[in-house]
Amino acid sequence: MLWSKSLIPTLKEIPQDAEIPSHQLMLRAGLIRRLGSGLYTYLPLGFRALRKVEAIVREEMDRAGAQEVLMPAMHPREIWDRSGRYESLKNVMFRVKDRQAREMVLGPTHEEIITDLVAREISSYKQLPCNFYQIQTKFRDEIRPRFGLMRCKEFIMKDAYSFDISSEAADSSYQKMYEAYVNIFRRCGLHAMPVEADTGDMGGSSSHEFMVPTDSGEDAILEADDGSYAANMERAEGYCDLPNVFPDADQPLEEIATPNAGKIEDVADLLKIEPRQLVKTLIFVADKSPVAVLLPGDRDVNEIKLRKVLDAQEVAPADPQTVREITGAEVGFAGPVGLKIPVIVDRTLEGLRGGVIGANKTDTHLLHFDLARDLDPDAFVDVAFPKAGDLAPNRKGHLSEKRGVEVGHVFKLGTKYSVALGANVLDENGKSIPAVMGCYGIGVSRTLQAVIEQSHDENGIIWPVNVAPYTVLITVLSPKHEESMSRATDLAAQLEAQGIDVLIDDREERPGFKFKDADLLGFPLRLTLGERGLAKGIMELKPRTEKSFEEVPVDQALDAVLAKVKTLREALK
RNA sequence: CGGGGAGUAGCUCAGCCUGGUAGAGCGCCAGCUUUGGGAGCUGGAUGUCGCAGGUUCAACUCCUGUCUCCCCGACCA
Repeated sequence: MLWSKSLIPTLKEIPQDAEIPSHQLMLRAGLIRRLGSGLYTYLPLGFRALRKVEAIVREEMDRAGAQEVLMPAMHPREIWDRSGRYESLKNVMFRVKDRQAREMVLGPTHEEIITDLVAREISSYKQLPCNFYQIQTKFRDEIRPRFGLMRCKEFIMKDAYSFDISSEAADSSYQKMYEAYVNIFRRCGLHAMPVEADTGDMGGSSSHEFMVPTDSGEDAILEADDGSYAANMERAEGYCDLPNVFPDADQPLEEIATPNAGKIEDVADLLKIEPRQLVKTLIFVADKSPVAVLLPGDRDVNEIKLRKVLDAQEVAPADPQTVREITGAEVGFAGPVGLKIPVIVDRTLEGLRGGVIGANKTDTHLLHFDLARDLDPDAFVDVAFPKAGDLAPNRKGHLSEKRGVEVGHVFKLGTKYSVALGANVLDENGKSIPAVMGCYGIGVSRTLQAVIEQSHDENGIIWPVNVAPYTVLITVLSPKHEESMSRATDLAAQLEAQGIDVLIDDREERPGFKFKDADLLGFPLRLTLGERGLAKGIMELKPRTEKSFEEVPVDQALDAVLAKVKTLREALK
C-alpha cells in the first residue's frame, strides 16, 4: 500500500480533548476520529489494527471450541422483560421504538438473546457442552464516556456464552475460556493480569477480570507481593496486621468533649491520635431497615460486601435525619454503645481495646472503648475495603495497590438466565434441568487502545507485531528516484507474498518529516531506501524499539526483514 | 445527575476585562530555494466567532437562555 493513496491524517499537535497518552496517540496517528461523545470512526489504519485484534480473538476462541455466531444488535423489549433486566439495566440501555411503536432496545450485552436461542435449539445433554461467541457492536448509555475508545457509548465486544450440564462441567468451560484469554492478550502483546472480581449486576458465582495495569486505569487492583493473590478493589480481601490495643486500654469508658469535631480527621487532630484508633460508626439502610457498621477510622465500607453480608437488595448510607433519629446526635457522633439497631463490626477491629467511639451525643466521644467488653455485635465480618500494606488472604504476602483497565471479564453465571428463559435440557435420566452458563467478554476496541497505552514512548506508538496496522514501513526518501521506488515496490510485493503487510511512504516530504511520522505511527520495522544508500548497495533496517538502524545489503534485505519479523512474532507466541 | 472548564480558520490558540466589524503559529494551494529527524522565503485561499434572543448607532466582546464538548465523582468490556 502506498502512503500517498491512504487516509492517514497525522497530527503534529496534541488534540485538545485527549487526556491520556493512548487517546492522544490514536488521534495523532490518524487511527480514529470522534463523531460525538463516546462515538468514534475507525480510520483505515485504526480499522486494520482492530481487525488484527479480532483475528486473534477468533483464532483463540475457535481453538477453544467456541462457535461464532452473529446476533442482532436490536432486540424486542419483551425478551429483556423475561429476565427482569429491562428494569435493572434501564439506565444503560438505549431504547427505541419502531414505526409501529413497538419497543426495542439496542443490546448492551446478549445473555438473553443467546439463552433464548439455546432454549429453542438445544434440548439434550448430548449437545452440551457448547459455547457461542460473536464479535459485535454493543450499545451502552454510559454515564460518562471518556478516554477515547476506553469507554464509549458504542463499542466492539467479543462476547461468548457457554452452556453445560453441570456446575463441574461449567467450571471446565470457564477454565478453557480463562486460558483462551491468557493466550489472546499475550498474542496482542498486552500484559493483562487476571484478578478476582465481583460479578456485579451480571449475577453468578465467581469471575475474573483481565486487567492491563496503567495509571490511567479506572479500576483499583490489590496485588500481593508474593504473587499469591490479585483482586479488584471491589472484591479484595485483606488482613490488617497492625496492633489493635491502644494506650490506657484498661480504663472504663469516659466521655470527652469534641466540639464541632464530627469528622475522623478533626477528632484525630483534637485528641492527637491516629485515625485508626477511632472507630467509625456508620448508619446504613438495608432494604429499609437501619444497621450500624463499625470499622477503623482510616477505612471505608465496601457496600458490595455489606449488601452480601446482609443479604439485601439495596444498601445505602442513611440520610442525616435518620441518623439523628437513631443516634440522638448530629451526624459524626454515632457510636455503637446503646444503639437499638443491629451492629455489624468489621473484622479489622478484632481485639480492639482503647479505641475512641462516638457517644451518640452531639460534640462528644467516648475514650477507652473495648470491643469485647463494651459490645455484643450482631455480626463480626469483613465489610471494609482493604488497604495497601494489609496481609494477603494467605496471611504471608502484603498487598499493594495499582490501577488497571479491564479488557476482559469471565463469569460463572449459573442458571439465572437459563431458568428465566427456559434453556433446559434432558439429562441422562430424562430429567429436565437448566443449563449451567458462563459468559465471557473482551472489549475489543478497548483492548486496541490498551495496547497503545501500554506500548508507546515520547515519539509515538510502539505496535506489537501482531496488531500493527502494517508490519513493515518502507520509507522511500526520494520517491522520484526510479530505482528507489521500484526497489521498494518489488520488496513490498515479495514481503506481501510471505504474508507480511507493507506500507510504502512515497510522499514528497523531507526525510525528517517522514521519520517523525514513522515513529508516531509505530510500525514494528522500518526499512529506509535512499539514493545514497542504494548507490552503496544498502538499505537501512530499524526496529521501532531500537535507537539506531542496521545497514543491510540490498540483496539480503528481504531475508533480513523476514528474520526480524519472525523473531518479533516468536516473542508473542 | 452534582462539581469544574471550554466552544473564534482543518489543528493548537490569542482577541473579550475596557464594544468600533477578526488575528498568530501549524496545516492547505502556487512558485522558488532546500533535502537524513516535523525546512526557508514570496504570494494566496479559508471563518454563520456553537446557536437563539436581548442591550446598543455598532456585539467575538455586555446580558439572558440554550446546545455541544472536555475534566473530577457514582456505572462497565
